[in-house]
Amino acid sequence: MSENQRVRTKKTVEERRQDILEAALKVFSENGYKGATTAEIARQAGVAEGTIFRHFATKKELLTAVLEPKIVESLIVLDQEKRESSPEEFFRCFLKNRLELMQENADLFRLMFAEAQYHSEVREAMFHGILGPGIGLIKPWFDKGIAQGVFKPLPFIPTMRSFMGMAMFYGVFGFLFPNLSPEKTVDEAADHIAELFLHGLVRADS
Amino acid sequence: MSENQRVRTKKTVEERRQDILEAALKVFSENGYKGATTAEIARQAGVAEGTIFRHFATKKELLTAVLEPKIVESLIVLDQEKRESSPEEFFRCFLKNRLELMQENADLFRLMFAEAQYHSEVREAMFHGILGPGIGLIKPWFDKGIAQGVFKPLPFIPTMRSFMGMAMFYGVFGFLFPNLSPEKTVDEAADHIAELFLHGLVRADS
DNA sequence: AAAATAAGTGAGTAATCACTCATTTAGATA
DNA sequence: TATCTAAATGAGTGATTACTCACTTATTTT
Repeated sequence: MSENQRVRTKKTVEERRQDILEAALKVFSENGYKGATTAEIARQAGVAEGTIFRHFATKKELLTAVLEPKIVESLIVLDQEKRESSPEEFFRCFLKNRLELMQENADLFRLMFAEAQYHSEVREAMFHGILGPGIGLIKPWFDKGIAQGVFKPLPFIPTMRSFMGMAMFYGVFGFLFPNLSPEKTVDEAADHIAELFLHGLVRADS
Repeated sequence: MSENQRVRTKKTVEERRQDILEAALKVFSENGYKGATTAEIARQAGVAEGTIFRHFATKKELLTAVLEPKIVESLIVLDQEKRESSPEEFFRCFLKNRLELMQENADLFRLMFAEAQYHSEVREAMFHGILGPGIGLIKPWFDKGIAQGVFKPLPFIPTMRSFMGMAMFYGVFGFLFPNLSPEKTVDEAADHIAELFLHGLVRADS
């Protein structure tokens, strides 16, 4: 009778919220938004199912709540690198920083890209939280490199799209085909991607 | 009483199968695998729900059936380009061909990448149907370029991963943020990606 | 200590969904 | 035309699920 007693630990509202968000990210990223059940999230968070709906009105609100904080957080780190002056050096720092962030939050990024296809809220969060600010940060660097004659005068958006593709796919590929992913460290990957993106596959002297 | 009469057109078994597969791809790619309902697929295919299960035992079998034919088809086109000799020229042809295929089957590729996260069957289909053969085709070209001294001796898998990232993301990005996608033609995009991948962003003479 | 407030609970609910099967229909065959 | 067969149908079913709400438990206030 007293078998299935939940031990009710005392936690602040904020701590409970975090427990739920943490569990939600795990369950969402393992099963997708539709494949995840609120019952399973509650189980993993160590709360009753009803508790979830005391903190988040709907399942969808829980999804956006999972994505938003990390999206915002992802911007803060950037400003520190602004001081670097050489366009090439700036890029290497920036790339390494981005890859680390994506490595640490691989679950979240995979979830974000999968669900962006189906939920306009997610697309808008990506646009306003990542793409927009990211462009604002990197466009001046790009223009400066062209003005200095260091970069080719390539169109900005397509170039950034290629860059994002390389960076994003690093994380996705590693998850989908771990046995095909030889690199041990993020640094190795960053060096390799930077070399390709800046100087290409073809040898300079050929 | 005779209001909701379905007009039963005479079709071969294969035609019905194709109708269902076509509708399934549409509904799956709009809502994701879990978000799609067999009722909606039946509606869009113009058949009764039960008919679906006469052609496919389960919903999941329908998913794999949607993905497989296109995966196989995607390989056939490749062999034709083998004749090209210059490594650079081969790459441009190959890339253009891949981008066209992805443009034509954008729904399918987006679905495939989203669902690969959650279904090992999809991952395996991707691996055996796309990645494996793709590697078998392009590895000799890559090695030859290095042997000729045209390419840098970069590691193969990470280089291909970057290439795939650029190519895949072209389609995904265009879907997620159409207003940010300036290119009108696949050719333009192919030229741009080829330039970046082969020669990089930095000017050769700088 | 009693009362009031806040947070948590989990059985219950209505809706949804993949899948079944007894029946109907269309076309081939005799 | 009558009979047979395979394909198609769609109402029905059991399982699942997001969400509710009457109630319990813990904390704060009086």
